Amino acid sequence: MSLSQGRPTMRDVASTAGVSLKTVSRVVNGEPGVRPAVAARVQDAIATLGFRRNDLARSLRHGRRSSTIGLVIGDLANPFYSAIARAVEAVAHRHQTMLISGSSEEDPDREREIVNALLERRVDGLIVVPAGNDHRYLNDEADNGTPAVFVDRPPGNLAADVILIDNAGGAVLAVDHLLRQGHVRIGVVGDAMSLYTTAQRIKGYRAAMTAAGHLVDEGLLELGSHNADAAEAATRRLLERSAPPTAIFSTNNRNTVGALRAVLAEAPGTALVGFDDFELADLLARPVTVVRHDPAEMGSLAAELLFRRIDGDTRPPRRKLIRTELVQRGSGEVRPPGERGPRAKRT
Amino acid sequence: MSLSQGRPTMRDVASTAGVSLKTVSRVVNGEPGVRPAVAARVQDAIATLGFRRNDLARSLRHGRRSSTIGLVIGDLANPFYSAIARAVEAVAHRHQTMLISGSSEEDPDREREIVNALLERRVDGLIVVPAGNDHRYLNDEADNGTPAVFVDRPPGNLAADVILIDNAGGAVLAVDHLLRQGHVRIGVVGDAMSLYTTAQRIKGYRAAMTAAGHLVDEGLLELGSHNADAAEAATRRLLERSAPPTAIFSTNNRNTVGALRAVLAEAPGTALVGFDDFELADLLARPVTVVRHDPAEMGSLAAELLFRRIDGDTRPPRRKLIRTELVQRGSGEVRPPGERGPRAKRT
DNA sequence: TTGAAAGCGCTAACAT
DNA sequence: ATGTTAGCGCTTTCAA
Repeated sequence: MSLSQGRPTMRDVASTAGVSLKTVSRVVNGEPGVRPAVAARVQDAIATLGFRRNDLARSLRHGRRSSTIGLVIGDLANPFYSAIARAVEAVAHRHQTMLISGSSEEDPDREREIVNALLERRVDGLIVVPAGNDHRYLNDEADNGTPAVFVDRPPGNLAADVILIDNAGGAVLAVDHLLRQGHVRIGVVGDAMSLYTTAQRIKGYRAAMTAAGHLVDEGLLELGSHNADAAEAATRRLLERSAPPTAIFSTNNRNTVGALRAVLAEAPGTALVGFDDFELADLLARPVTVVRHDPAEMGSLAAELLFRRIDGDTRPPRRKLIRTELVQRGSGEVRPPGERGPRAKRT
Repeated sequence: MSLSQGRPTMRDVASTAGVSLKTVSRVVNGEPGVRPAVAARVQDAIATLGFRRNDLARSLRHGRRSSTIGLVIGDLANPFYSAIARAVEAVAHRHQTMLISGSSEEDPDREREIVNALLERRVDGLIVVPAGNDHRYLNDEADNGTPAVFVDRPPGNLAADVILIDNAGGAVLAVDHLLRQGHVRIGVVGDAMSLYTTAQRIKGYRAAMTAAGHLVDEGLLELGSHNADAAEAATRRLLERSAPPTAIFSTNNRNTVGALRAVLAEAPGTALVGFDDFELADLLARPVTVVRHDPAEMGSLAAELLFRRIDGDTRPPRRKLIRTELVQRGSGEVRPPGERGPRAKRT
């Protein structure tokens, strides 16, 4: 009874147990029609050989379904993304599916490279936080049965499911709050306008200012900061103006951290409201008022939607909005210099 | 020329281009020996059909190497773990390998379930932050060519590579620092002793106390807190004692956050040093002195070691230690009440 | 209840 | 330079 080298296969188990290949397959997959005595012999052989079914071969033969899904995000170590990843993974686990993930580092080429690798590995579906803005290449895939759901930013040139934050609405929440404290010169610190989320949040800022009857001073917009250090420098530039802003709206968590450092160092009286909540925001030297939303909810919704597509749902693409709320912690509840008494009424 | 249904295969490309299967394979894999004209025809067919090589079939035939590795960690959303995951992913990417990850939620059964799924998917190797304490079942796997590297905690009953933090040494750093400020009643807030890292850090605490000539007051050890809320309650219990500690050593990041909340609320004069650094620790109301180490370094080292094993390195298992350092931010540089002047000298 | 044969999509080994 | 054949480890189909 010569067994093959290396890792044992069903054939090895079969010859060890003295049964046919198919009987082993039946036992391994819990199919009925095997006498208990025979099944026991097979189980013994499996145990002694240390056999483990090869899932690659299984899904090759069995066709559709590798029981894996792919996730493409910016950076697995960023809390915003890792919250999404964790939520996706939890849903996948419930569907007996494993998660393969890759960090695009916000690079469109890298994104496509990862998507390709995932598709070659025949994932059952994709969840993508897009870095690029052209996803036509995924059209064929949808036809071939590999659905994709987009998160945080919409796909380019492709009709697909997408989960978005209510970016403009959240920004209005923040700016309205500052306006109600009596602020008018409200500076903005944020990432590049080329990012969908930045653009939407700036849109909300403009809408709120305009609705309150204020002209937007373009000099108060300091955009393009990808990290906290750049945001800190940008905020300092704002605070060094001859007529500095009395309040600052930072458009994401990195920018909020940078803005906070600059404000604490340069002009502690400046009000600050940030988009995105983050851990320990309440324990900071200046507890930070933020526009909160739930990244985990985005991940869960995206994954649930994806599995519905995998299970054959062919209804038109859906767009879901994650709602936002204002969390007051102190940094946003600061009046402009010279104002006293109760909150100013808007006219 | 009837093409098969669904996703196009090499066979489909071959018949579309009017060449043989093998020629397509040559073009797809960039093998030499195909005339440019023919290659171009094949490329055209690939483009029009939207063909994508099936990596499952490829690695099935080609034997060894699925170009995936598996990662089992406690919780993908915990910054400590996500830093590891990111570092592992970066190294994997350099080796043209994708990362499949699963969260064990610190549950040994779940850990084993995930490891099984990964092994059935024929990952080339495993990186495990173990929740369980018996890994004999991985012995067969090592024989079958699937190496495993353990991170943060050693494997149970298995000789394998492992990357550990210098837990005891880091704890000594923290406690010595507090002793030098003149503290003697140093309380400890931490997770369960059943966790390897907690046990090692407590060992360091005891060693430092003993070396300084102090008896350890067992009543000052409040262990078993898995999260910040439990740690906060535990710290309050310490601070409510008739002779409360004048300093606290918290044995991980969750416990540090809880301890900080309790200290700020109950006894702001209490010194605090925590194990594990965390983001914004310097911007807190009370900037926290910590024992810092580099989780990303653990991930990188583990991944590099794993790929060496995958590439056939059969030297004896290695154990690597990640070094720690003390970062002074203020919370640990507080004298006990009643002491004045320069730092007390130890005798 | 059990088994033999065919084949999933690809690559290795050998023709031509 | 190109094609044919066999077979990776499994499941499906059909037969005994």
